Amino acid sequence: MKDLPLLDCCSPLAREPLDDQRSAELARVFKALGDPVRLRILSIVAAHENGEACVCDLTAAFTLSQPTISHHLKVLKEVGLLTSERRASWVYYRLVPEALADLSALLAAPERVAR
Amino acid sequence: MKDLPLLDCCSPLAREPLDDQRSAELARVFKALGDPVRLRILSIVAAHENGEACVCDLTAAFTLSQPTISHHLKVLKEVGLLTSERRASWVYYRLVPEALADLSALLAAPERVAR
DNA sequence: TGTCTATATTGACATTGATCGATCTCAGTG
DNA sequence: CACTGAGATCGATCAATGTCAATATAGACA
Repeated sequence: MKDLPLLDCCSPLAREPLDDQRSAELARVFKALGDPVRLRILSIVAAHENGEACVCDLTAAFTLSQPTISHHLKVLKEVGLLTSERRASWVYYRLVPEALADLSALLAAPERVAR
Repeated sequence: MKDLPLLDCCSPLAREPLDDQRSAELARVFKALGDPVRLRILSIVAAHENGEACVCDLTAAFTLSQPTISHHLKVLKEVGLLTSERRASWVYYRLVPEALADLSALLAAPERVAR
């Protein structure tokens, strides 16, 4: 076993001082998550058969215009939360599990042992 | 032939369809996280001694004005990521671990078993 | 080639949001 | 009481963002 540094138990948020550059990168991703339509898009893609959904599936799930959905998909793709692949006439989107896992780990276990 | 609950293994994002109301609530929190200054504030609070920091600690860590820091703290508090307590002349902020844990769980384990 | 369908891009508009200086409130101290 | 310092609120400004209609692009098919 190791020498058990007490602070290493804590949230990554507490461990990494979050310098300017890293906080800017992370903020871009969280900002992409900070829209109800985009959250629902992620949810629909995640829940969809084979883990992927085409744009037509998504436009059908909202009352928003097709360009608006396309815009949101672009935002999610630009920050690395979604990937897309064109097959014939349709473009299929799917989650990037590592991206979500990274965010999850960052926010995980913020309870501290040393009081 | 639809007996095996393959989808139950997957991300909460995929399990819950994320209705309008829930996605709006979550979006508010993620939007609060979607700013580099606020992320650094959370990080500083988390890493600070006793898990709390006063506003003076935070203003000292940025080149931003005191009203701006106060504004960001208000945003983080309104979405439930921070709590505050006044002691004498100073106001101390600390994380709300459950709030972060909830978000972490939502984003966790999006890898699916069935391919 | 031309047409149809699916998706992306553009441009405009209204709204939101980050920031600051000025001001206000609150707590402690003469 | 007045004075001081910590922090919150207000009002204004400017940039960023969500949305749509119009248009462009790309593939399928006749």
